[in-house]
Formats: sequence, structure tokens, C-alpha cells
Amino acid sequence: MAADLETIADDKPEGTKQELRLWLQMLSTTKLISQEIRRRLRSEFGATLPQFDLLAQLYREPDGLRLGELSKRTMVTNGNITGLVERLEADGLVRRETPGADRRVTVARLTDTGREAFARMALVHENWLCDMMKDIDSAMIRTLFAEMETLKKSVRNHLSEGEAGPADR
Amino acid sequence: MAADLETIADDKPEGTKQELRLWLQMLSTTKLISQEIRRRLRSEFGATLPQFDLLAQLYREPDGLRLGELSKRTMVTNGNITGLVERLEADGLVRRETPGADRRVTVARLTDTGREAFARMALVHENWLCDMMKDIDSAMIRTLFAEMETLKKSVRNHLSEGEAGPADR
DNA sequence: TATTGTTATACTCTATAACTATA
DNA sequence: TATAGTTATAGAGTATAACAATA
Repeated sequence: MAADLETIADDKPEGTKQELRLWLQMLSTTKLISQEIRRRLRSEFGATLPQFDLLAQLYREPDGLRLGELSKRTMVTNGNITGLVERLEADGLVRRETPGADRRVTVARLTDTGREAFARMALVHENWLCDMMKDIDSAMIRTLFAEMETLKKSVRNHLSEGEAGPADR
Repeated sequence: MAADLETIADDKPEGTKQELRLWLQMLSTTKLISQEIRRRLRSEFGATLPQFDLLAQLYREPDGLRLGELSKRTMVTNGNITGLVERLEADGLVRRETPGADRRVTVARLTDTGREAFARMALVHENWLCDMMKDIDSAMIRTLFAEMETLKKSVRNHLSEGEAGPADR
């Protein structure tokens, strides 16, 4: 069949599996962008990328998030979330509270200062990205986004059964 | 025109620019994969991702690479390459030499042990990725690869003029 | 006993800058 | 004076494990 010929012809780019090639490409592209973003976040706002990520999560949740939930969403272990939040609290951007009856629970939320600061950061941040992606047309950005989503799902499905993320017990 | 209507209709997903959405998607997907890869690299080979990356570069160059060149390719600053190479040298995977007349130049290359060790790592590593990307068909992987390449070029073109990567002077 | 979060530890990575030795 | 690497330093991220308080 014609389909088979096609498959055979394209299957081996040059000895390296295409999955690996794609991953290396993703990794270096992401590294290139995130190095630049990190550099600018620090020099202009004195913030790090994990901090920005954490603030972004809280920005979307006016009522705040429990630390365990924050840990899942940022993919940072519970133990390390404590340190991250502490640094942000010291800067006055985040506040910790024990909202309900269950005194084990802690919720982190943005302070007014934090909300305002993040809004400024996000705006500039967005412009950096638009600038870096200037040469990419709108349709391709949407395609890429959808494909990334599919890829992420596939990865989630095939992580070593029974675990999700780094250990913390 | 019909094209205009389409553009207008799709242009604003919901207040957040699509470039930013794409970037966040890329970042979390990459983080998901690389956390898993890092975990396995460490538990099965006692190696880190930057180390793997460095070894991969040397694997492709049987004659070795000058440290400056290695620094560019791995996007690790010159100062930090020294430490990375030192650790790998201590493990017996890499060797440093001064090949020519110019005694300032140092070249890093894989030892026989290093070459053999990396070959094993790379094989398993490749399988991890194929497994994680199981649900993605071949055509989409190729598409994604090409799009990543385009994206990387765009980013390179629009980094703050006159600089490439972190400072080191 | 299980859950939530904290503390402790050890190591690697990252960024910057000053320094040495060659050229 | 410019180049190739090294050293030094400071800080943050990362992974693990043991721990305390609460349920």
C-alpha cells in the first residue's frame, strides 16, 4: 500500500527517534525563552520564574489557595512551597491565613500590594512574549497551543503508574 | 472579506494574549516532562539534566569541544561550565586536554567509560520519551518539531539587541 | 492513623564579577 | 589589549526525609 511506503520512507530521520528530537528542540527553545524571561524578571522586578508562576496562580484565585493545591498547580513540592511563600510574604506580596475550623489548613492569597504588583509584571511580561513571537502568525500560535495541550495529556497518561510528581512523604 | 471576519472572531480568546497562553502551556508541559526525566536520570544514573545535555553535546563530537563552544551550545555560562565539567571529570566520564599550541584552550571530550555510559543513558532516555508521547501520532511530532524550530528562530531574532544569553564578563 | 504543613539537609544550578594565564 | 578559562560568591531551586500539629 502507498501508506506503508510513506511510513517506511519517513520513519527514521537519521537513527535518532523523532520523539527525542522533538524533546530536545522543546527543551532548548524553552530554555532560551525562560533564561531571557528570568533575566528580565530579576532585573526589572527582583522576582524569579517560580515566584512569578506562584503569583499567577494566586492572581486567578481572589479567595486564595491552600498550600497543597498551590503545590500541585506549580509542580513544586509541599516542602518547597513553604520557602517560596515565605519569601513572597517577606516582600509583602502574599499573606497566609487559616480560614476555617480545620486548623491544619493554610491558605495563601495576594495582598493588595501583591495584586497590583503582579498586574504590572504580567502586562510587561506579556509584551516580552509578543515581541519574541513576532515572527509567528496567529494561526500557528493557536495550533501550537492545541498540540502542546495534547502532548501534555499524553505525558500525564504515561507517567510511571501510580505517582504524580516528585515525592513528598 | 471572509478572512477578516475570521480573524476578528478568533482574535481575543478571553483577555489574555495567545502568546502568553502558549508560553505558559509550553512551560508547564516542559516542566512536567523534565521533572520526570530528571527524577529518572538521577535515580537510575545519578545524573542531572544539565549533565545529560553536556554529555550529549560531547557524544556528537568525537574530537571533543572547547569549553567556550560547549558553553554556547548548552547555554550555560563559561564560569559554570567549569564546575559542570569538573563534576563529570570526577566521575570519570569526561577528560580535559590542551590540544594545540595555544595553551589557553581547553577541550573537553568523553572518556571511553563516558561514551559507553552515555550510550546506555541515551537509549533508555529515548524510550522514556517514546513512552510519554505514545498518544501523539508521527505526523504531529514532525509538525511540532518544525514549529518549535520556527519559534526558536523568532525568539533569537527578537532578544534584546546586541546580547546573547546571560552575562559573563 | 491519615492529613496538612513545616523543618532540616544536601546538593546542583544560576548569575555576576573579579581574576589568571596566555596571546 | 583581548581572549580562554578559572575562581569566588551569593542566592534560589530541587529532592528527600523526618517532624509537629491537628483531625
